Amino acid sequence: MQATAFSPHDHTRCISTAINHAQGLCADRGARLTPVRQRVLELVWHSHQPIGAYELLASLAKEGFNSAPPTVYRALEFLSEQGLLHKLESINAYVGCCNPDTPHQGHFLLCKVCNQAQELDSQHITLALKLSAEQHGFELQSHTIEMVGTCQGCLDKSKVVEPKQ
Amino acid sequence: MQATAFSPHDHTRCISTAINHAQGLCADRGARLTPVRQRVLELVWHSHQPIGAYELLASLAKEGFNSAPPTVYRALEFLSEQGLLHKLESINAYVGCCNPDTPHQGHFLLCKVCNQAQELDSQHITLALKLSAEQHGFELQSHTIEMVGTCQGCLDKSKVVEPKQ
DNA sequence: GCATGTTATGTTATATTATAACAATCGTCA
DNA sequence: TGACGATTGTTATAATATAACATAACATGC
Repeated sequence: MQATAFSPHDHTRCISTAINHAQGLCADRGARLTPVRQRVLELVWHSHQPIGAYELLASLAKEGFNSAPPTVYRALEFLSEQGLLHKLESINAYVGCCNPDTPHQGHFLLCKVCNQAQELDSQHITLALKLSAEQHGFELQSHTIEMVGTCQGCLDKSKVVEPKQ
Repeated sequence: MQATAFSPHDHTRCISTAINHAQGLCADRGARLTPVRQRVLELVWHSHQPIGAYELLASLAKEGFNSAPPTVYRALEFLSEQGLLHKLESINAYVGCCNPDTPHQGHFLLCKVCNQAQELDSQHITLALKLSAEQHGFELQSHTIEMVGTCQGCLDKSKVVEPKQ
């Protein structure tokens, strides 16, 4: 998995790739990526900052979509089932999945400075979780792994500024 | 850290140990473990099942404590600051901390059958998180690690029952 | 085509979780 | 004792999420 969220990149490509990917994947699966579902996915991909359900709802409302909570929660549920996005439990917000082909739950880095999230798929973490579960005879079914801190870009910026103070 | 939640044990000892521990620790720190704070901690320790804020509130109300939401959220905030409990973000519920002496965020096993939580402090997981963060130049400050599945006790029970079917 | 079942959406209401804001009280210690 | 900070009381509301039922769109066999 590429780590792009915290580095400069052409984000329009992130969006178009994600949407194309989603369209192909839903077509293959016979899942219906309806207008509201696709629009929610686009809005989630608007940036690498996880977005809340009610913020999505406000955007949908501005664009003339139906704007009662179930609309957005249903879309989020569908997209989540299709592996097209993830929920970040510690902040109740949603972020696009970079790698929706295979079902998985990611590991996330959340920068509290720029509020962006980067999904990882660390084999080290996966293995460590597996080992811990096994040690306790625990049958692991799902997990939530969210790491909060400061990303390299924001660290670099703060280092540049400090000497001036 | 002992793993007791998923094994038969004398839970009254868990409670009394936790409360004694909390009292000593708060005394040492000059923090005030007031009646409502201690009662909330006792209620959280009532079992190894994480408990929600409003469930705590209902119990407090029955016992004649003030029962507006800020009461319980303030107590939870205090207890959390003192490291006496943890919040499980994926289920919005709170569970007592077995090891409140040193500030930490635990790693949790949540059994979806018996709804109990066991805190771990796995060095494997800690190291894997650290490595992943470092690889991305990310300065890690906090984390949420929650593993959901079925505990050994519940697995054993289901195995005993299956042959009868 | 069209009846029929299934999936998706609309709509209203409400549940659940959490915090803001300000007043009153309690503890402590100079 | 009085003044300050910490704690609690109180009211209101914010933020997040779901229940329940009605309607509409779609797919499929006939």
